[in-house]
Amino acid sequence: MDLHPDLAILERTELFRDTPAPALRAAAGAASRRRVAAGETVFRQGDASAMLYVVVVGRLCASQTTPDGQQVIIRYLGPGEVAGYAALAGAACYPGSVTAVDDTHLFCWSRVAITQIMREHSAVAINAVALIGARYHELQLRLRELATERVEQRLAHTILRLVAQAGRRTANGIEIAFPLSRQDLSEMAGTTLHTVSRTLSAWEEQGVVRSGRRRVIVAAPDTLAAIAGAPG
Amino acid sequence: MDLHPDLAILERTELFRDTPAPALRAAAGAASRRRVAAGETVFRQGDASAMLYVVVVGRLCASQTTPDGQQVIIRYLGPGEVAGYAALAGAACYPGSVTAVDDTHLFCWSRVAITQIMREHSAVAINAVALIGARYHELQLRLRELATERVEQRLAHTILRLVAQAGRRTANGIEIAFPLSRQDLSEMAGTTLHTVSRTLSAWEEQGVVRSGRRRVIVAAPDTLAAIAGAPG
DNA sequence: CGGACTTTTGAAGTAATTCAAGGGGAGTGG
DNA sequence: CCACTCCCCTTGAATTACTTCAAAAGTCCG
Repeated sequence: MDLHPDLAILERTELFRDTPAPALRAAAGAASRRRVAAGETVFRQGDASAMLYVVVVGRLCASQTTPDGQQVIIRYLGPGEVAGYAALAGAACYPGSVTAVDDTHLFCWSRVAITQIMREHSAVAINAVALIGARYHELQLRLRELATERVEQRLAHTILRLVAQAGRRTANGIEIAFPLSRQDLSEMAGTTLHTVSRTLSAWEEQGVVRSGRRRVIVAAPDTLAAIAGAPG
Repeated sequence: MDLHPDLAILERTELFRDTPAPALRAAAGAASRRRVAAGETVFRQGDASAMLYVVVVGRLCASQTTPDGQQVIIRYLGPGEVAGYAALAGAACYPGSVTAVDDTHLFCWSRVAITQIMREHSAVAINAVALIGARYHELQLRLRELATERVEQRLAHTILRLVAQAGRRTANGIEIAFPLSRQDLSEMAGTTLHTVSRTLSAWEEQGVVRSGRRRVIVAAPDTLAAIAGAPG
């Protein structure tokens, strides 16, 4: 049906889905491409927010660094998701850094181009509202978890979210489909790598998870959900 | 200049500022009004997100409640700010509750009406993106604080934010211009009212703040900023 | 097989919560 | 106007969940 394969990709992204054909064509026409190898940086916290990115294949990690060098992982981004929303929202600088955790293929637009597309195609702007709204909601949830829950519960929630987002069925359970260290988990759950290691060890003993060097496999998602839900 | 006083109000709100006249007129035409007395609820967590609100005068508090009844305060909302962004973003239910902390006067639109306005006036949709983007950024910052800082620093940051948002100059310093209990502060900073009370007592001794029953006055904003910034 | 990175685990330390009790202000009703 | 009541705030003491410090053991890669 589609003459241009880019259109088929775009219409599956969170920013351009259910958008009329002219909007898709405008987006495809203005898009550039970029490849980023695993470990490389897409942009850095504080850089001028010149570009908006959409993941085509691969996976990115959005993080924030404190003045004294501590990191917090905001989110992982998979295919179809937007990175650099600051360029959408009109912020001057990126509030965090984005790096690739796998080799990644991106579409990108200049801030001017994407603003123009939103102005001319309100469906895209409305998708942008929905998308940032969903992220906002997610962050509210995490804020609540961080403010009210114990480390074990937070870690369970964190892993369950990763499973929902990037889980892959295997013989032993559901594997999180990208490399993920104890340190990474601690930076998502707001704790230390030591506590994560201890907790995973305990869970491993109970048969809830299997894990190794930068790998996590959830053997019993229900038990994990129970841990996440229970006050104790 | 303006024949209709509503237009003058709308063009100062974060959602409609810098928007062309037809968009303002459409918004004014579709708006309803609502008054809420201090302590009353605008909407509840889980309600269908039928309406979008903009504060005209007064102040609201957006909070979230955990299944076991603990509350977290997400944000206070002053004149010009939007409540119920779920209706903008297309979420089915409100993710949190909103109540009035002062007698408050609101404009409101049905979800259908505001969606229609965004569709026909992309400037409004673009403002919505900017507005939710700014909130998202703010939440990222709080997440980072909660994950990396000590209670005293978090509380200092919390109070400084409130001062920036609703500070009123007085003889003794800058007063937060709405009733704010220790419990409220604890629900914002992710701690207990006991710890907040102890911390404020200590600060009072150092002359950094003056405080009383649901009142907080910051006498030395610079010292507070130093506490917020310093690791110790 | 060397070397860097990741993970594990023990022990000590501590920030903050929880438990507990009392005090004070503001508003209300007699 | 005074007393009663309801909140809200304060402060001590005990407890604990988690961090910090420290060292060692795996694991992957060239």
